Amino acid sequence: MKRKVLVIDDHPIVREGLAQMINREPDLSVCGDAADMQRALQLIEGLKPDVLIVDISLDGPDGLDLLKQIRTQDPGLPVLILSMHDESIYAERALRAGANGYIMKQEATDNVLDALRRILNHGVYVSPRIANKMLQRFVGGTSTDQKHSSVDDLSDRELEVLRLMGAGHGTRQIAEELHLSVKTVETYQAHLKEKLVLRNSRELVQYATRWSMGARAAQA
Amino acid sequence: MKRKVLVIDDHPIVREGLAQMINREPDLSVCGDAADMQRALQLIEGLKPDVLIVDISLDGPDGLDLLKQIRTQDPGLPVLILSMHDESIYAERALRAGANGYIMKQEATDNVLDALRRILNHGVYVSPRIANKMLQRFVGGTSTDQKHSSVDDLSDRELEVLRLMGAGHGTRQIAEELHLSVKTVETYQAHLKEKLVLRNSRELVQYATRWSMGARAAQA
DNA sequence: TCGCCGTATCGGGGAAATCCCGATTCCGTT
DNA sequence: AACGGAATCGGGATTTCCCCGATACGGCGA
Repeated sequence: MKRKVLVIDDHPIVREGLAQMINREPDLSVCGDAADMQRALQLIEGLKPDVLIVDISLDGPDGLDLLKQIRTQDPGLPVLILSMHDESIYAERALRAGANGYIMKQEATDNVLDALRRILNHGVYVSPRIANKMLQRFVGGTSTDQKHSSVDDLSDRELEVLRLMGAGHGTRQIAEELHLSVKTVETYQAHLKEKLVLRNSRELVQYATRWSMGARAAQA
Repeated sequence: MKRKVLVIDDHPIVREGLAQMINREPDLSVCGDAADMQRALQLIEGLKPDVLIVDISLDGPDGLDLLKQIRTQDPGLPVLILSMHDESIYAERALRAGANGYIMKQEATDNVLDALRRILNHGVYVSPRIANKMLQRFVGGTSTDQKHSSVDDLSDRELEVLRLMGAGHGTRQIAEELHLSVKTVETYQAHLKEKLVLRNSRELVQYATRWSMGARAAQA
């Protein structure tokens, strides 16, 4: 008995590719595909798939929106998020929003099948690199607190610096605005990078920018 | 006699999908695929394909670079550019750089085959929507060029640097990826700040982040 | 109570990036 | 032929980044 896979992606080429690949497998088969959220929700109702593959970069409403909607009306349905971005921010958000797996389009096709089977067996799939990052975050912390956002761990000063960075201010400027030494601001930036598991300051600016763009809501 | 197609895309899933689709056709067959520019150039030499499909959003140097390199050493080889997004900016640039066709991943798979055959017959393929846009620019001519985005004024290299900055890459990293001097990348960043009227590099990273988040419209 | 840990604040020093000054070459337009 | 823009790079001063610290304070558990 083949498990039914529903493919949701706004790129017909990718849909076709996934379909071909999945249908070649003995234990899987594509039961349908959709290019947008509305059609996706219809097909979930009608086709009762065993697992979903959702492109996070859907046109219009974000793939995460779809994910959340699915979670409210179909909490048990396993969902694999497919993304073209490397950025682990998305991975985190996806998993927090209830995804069972997160994979990038850069990864090998076999990994997709692997991920599918794993989450069909009630497991979780995350790309090794991203898994590493996320694990680093939880060493020492109890894994039981679910709704714990990384920004919650920031101290007041750190959050303030993050906010000013999100506003596009430079280090010297922030130091003046907060009446602090440049060195102090640097320390906070270092703490931010550590706590948010970012590699360089540019990624930190990115994070700050996204966060300041109404990401406060998206983090909940 | 099947025409040989070489697929260049850094997403294995997309490569697989295109291959399946093309090999199903009686008059076409995929003779190889590549995920990066170097391998692509090797395969062009070795396999002598009749036509290329190139993803414009390759890691590191983008598809336009590859296109330009191909054009210098193999001026007659037909190239179809494949893009993730609607960005008509890229379409124009691609055609100016010598592409024979430009198609989006949002388009139907049949259109890809249509485009392939058309450029194999020394024709040109552009998506209807983009063709419209480009034509309007000609007929409208002097009057309709009021809503040109500031990004339109950027040169190819500048846009490329902006893209990589939006991906969170540092200056040195970008220089290596594009095989350029750090100084050159700095020059482009300076040009970007000037053209986009930004004060410091942090604002530039912000801009790049927003822009890369599909916020091509959101240039507030 | 006493040590521990996190927070807030700063410094040194070297590596990297930024920021203004250039420069050359090439290529298309006028 | 002249001009300008694009692409490529350099020098040198300034700033930021980043990894090593440090000190002081305050809470919290042993």
